[in-house]
Amino acid sequence: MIDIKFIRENPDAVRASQKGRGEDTSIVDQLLAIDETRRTAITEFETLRAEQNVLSKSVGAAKGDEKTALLENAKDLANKVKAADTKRADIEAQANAIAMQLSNLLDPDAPIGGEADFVVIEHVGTPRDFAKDGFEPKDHVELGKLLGAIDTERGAKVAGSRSYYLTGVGALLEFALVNYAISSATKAGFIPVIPPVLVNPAAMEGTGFLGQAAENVYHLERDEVYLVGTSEVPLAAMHMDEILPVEKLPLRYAGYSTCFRREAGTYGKDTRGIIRVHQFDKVEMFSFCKPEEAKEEHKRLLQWEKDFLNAMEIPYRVIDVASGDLGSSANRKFDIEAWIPTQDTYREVTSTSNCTEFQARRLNIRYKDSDGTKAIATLNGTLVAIPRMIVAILENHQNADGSVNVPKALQPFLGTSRFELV
RNA sequence: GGAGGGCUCGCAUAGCGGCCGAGUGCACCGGUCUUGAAAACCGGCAGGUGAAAGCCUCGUGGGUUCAAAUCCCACGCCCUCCGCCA
Repeated sequence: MIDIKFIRENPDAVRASQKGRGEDTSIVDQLLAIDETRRTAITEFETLRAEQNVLSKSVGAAKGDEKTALLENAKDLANKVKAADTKRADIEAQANAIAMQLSNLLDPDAPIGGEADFVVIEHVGTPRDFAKDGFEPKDHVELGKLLGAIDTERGAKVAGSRSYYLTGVGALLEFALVNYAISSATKAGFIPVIPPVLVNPAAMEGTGFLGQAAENVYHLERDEVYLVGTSEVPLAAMHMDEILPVEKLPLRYAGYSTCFRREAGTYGKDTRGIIRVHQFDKVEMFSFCKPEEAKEEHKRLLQWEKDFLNAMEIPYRVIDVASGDLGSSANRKFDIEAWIPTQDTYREVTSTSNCTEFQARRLNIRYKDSDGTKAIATLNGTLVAIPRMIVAILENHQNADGSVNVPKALQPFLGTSRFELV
């Protein structure tokens, strides 16, 4: 949610932001219009209520005929108050519904455009030359089979398309990745968290996942809960309706959880392998900080993501995601794309978003310092999303026979330097 | 799933339908005193909105009433007991 005062004072900036995202700019005008009526309705109600409060007190003090007369008036006034209150509540609900439709303001530095209009910030590492190594790289599905690490066929049999089993070294690799991620995050000062993955509507709505993103969310209607697509949701909502003391900031959590995604509207996209699946595990960084420090914090999150990729010895590039491809909560987003040899391209493996005060306003999370209580900023970033990292590791570190070299950083967690064929 | 009990300002509690947005204790912050500290004493101490007056918030939502923290209903959450269970 954007500060309504800011919208009143800078409607053009908000319109421009909506336009940059390819979203409806008329919401801004609807909101401004209803904000007027909202404030009028509040004033009307409050005036009547103040009158009623005064009158009520005098009723209590009065006796006899005088009281009867006052009661007459009071009754009438009570009806008016009730009517004014109903009207106010209606309008406020409408205004709120409209305000919730607005996406976050874009960072002026974010590139404008659609999915394809990202800007490449840097390349790190060099894609391996398999021709020079004298063999054709196998894709992760084939490698996964040879190593006994990934079983997509049985996954499909048991759970449908986009499902899989991690077995043997595949399962061990997940544990190693998670352990490495959590231990490095803990060293960096993150508090490790295992959050709930089943959350209520307030948490989902507050983090901004019930808007355009709703179709990708599993909803358990019978119990009115949602399966989260990322631990960003429970981590952000963890401090819902709280006021954090400024000394605790930046407050950083590393959440490990399973993530569930319906992947609606992705028919035919990445159908092979485990690039795009309904369920996967992920270690997510989440940070609460002062708004004026959010940009810096965003860079730090990106750096931690790069550190992880570097440790995995995988070539990658960093992109500045274009406005039209940002989530509704993000004002800027950097993705890291790892080189996937068999696709001859870079594919997203991690992503970090600066949500400024947008989520915090929806979730009612603030911080308090010596001059008062203010909205806080929230940021999130992937440390490691397991399946895509497994894809990157297997494909980039494969040998001619299908065995795979284990990155040094993971060797202590796996007790081996090489995955052999089964 | 069944039976009870409870949800008030960080914590613990008080609260008669009007004098309660709300008392007390602890914690916390500032001050006096002290070489320093403790104790004692004095003051402050929920949030939102508003320029202010005011208005709103005693789990949430409804209802009764001129007036609700206080009465009624529904829901949520917590606790205890029973059943079931990883």
